[in-house]
Amino acid sequence: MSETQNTQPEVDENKIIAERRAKLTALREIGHSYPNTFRRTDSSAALHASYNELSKEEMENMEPVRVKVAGRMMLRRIMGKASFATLQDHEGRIQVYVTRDELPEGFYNEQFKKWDLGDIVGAEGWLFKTNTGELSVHVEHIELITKSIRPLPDKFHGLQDQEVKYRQRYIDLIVNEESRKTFLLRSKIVQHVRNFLSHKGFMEVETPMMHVIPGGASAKPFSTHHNALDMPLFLRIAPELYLKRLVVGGFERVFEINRSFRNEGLSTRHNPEFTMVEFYAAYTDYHELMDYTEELLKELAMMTVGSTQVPYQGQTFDFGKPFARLSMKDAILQYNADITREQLEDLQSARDVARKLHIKVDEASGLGKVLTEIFEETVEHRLMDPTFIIEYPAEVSPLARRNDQDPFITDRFELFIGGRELANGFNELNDAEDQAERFRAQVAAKEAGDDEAMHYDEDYITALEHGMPPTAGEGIGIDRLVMLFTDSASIRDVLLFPHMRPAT
RNA sequence: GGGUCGUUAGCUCAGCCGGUAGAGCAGUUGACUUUUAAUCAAUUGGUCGGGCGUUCGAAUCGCCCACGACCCA
Repeated sequence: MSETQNTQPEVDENKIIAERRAKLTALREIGHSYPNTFRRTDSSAALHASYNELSKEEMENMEPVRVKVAGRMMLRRIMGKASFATLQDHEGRIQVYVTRDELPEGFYNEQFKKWDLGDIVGAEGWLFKTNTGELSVHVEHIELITKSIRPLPDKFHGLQDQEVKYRQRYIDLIVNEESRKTFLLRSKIVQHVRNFLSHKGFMEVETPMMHVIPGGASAKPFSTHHNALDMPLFLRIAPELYLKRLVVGGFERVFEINRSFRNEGLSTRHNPEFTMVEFYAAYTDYHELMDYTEELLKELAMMTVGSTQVPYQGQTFDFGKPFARLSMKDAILQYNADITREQLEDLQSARDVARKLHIKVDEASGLGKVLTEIFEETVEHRLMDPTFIIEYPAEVSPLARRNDQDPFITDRFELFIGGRELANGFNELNDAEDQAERFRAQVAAKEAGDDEAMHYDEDYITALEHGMPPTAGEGIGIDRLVMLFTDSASIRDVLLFPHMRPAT
């Protein structure tokens, strides 16, 4: 009695877990100790690739192929003195066939039949095809490698509960093929972006994630504290300013793929930490970056979807044709038949337009900010096929170089697909005095109440004063890219461990 | 921050106008030596998300809270 209680310390455990614990206790008594001695030689995918094409007869007539496979037991069909079990490894499943009379005396009934779905098993034997043509391993030796004491979700319906999928992603990965595919694809997408940039001569670097002055974007940072130095630190909101310091230092083509952090709301499109690739190239301009971006996205479409027609949530986006390139002003006019070019020429009439559209415009906003708000409100969500919007106002582009012909705008673009911003790039501002002035304007905006405005980064100005070659830079949101190419509705579906409120 | 919906067995889900809970899978027991979500028979398993209230009586009605999903700002 007391012994039984000792093996069941968890009061709240259910009967299934208690039974599995008891089985584990019995296993320990005959020496099971979570062994790490089984060495598999074959993966399920490799076996299917090599032998799926052969017929049952062909396999019977050839030299027996001896294999050692291992995986989690997902299904099992016991038919008296013989059984089939389905083992799942990292890239697929393989069926094993087990008979009582080919195993040591008593093993089949006393061991094998007492194992549970979810246990991790190693099996050795020879390959054959069943009557229905499924490649299987005829087992001569089988062993329990890892006992699982918690039951898996329904073998057919899998795991449906969103909350559990996010909080216990490992269960989702075990039972939901779709989820596994999404994260495999995510990995491939990141790998492809990395290869693409490497082939273009970019060097991958790692810059600080903890910043003394958060910069490179307009966003609220997370703050933390360094104990030994007794000073505040901020999790970075973008790597931008550090990457450009490297360009000053002579690394003319750099990129970084990693996390940034923004202390803002959570939604289906926002996670507090998210992944961006940022890349900077000296002696290029933003037109070249748009070309790179278009080339990269077309490759990704072919790689992930296998087509230039990318389906997303019931719509289809066309990556086949050249991506549209449209100025912000032209975009506003194109999507608002009742607005004239003249109305967008001065602050007062633009404000009137915004008011008519029920867009709240801050008192301190200049013409550039008002135009951007009108664009965001009336155009952005309607840009379905890949579209570059260019000619962003300098007022909303504090780090971008002004256009030579029109100082009101910058040499900047953003890329929109499916109504969402995916990339942002521009010719970098390398005039240290202009940059200092823009920082001062940002500080003024911050003092006027804009808590997303940037800080004055003196160290960055000093870097620019040493001379940064003309440079174009870009950031692409990796999470949104993965959402697009995996047809995922929520950013949480493309993050292995999305941020969740603590469970209660 | 606001609105809508959801939370019932380990998992997937039923449960109407209020009468203290059901199915399938998983588990347990038995039958079965080529199955395919194996099948067949029997069977165990519930603080109905939490709290308060209405009521003779609440999974069900009301209010509050937690978490999640979707929409909006």
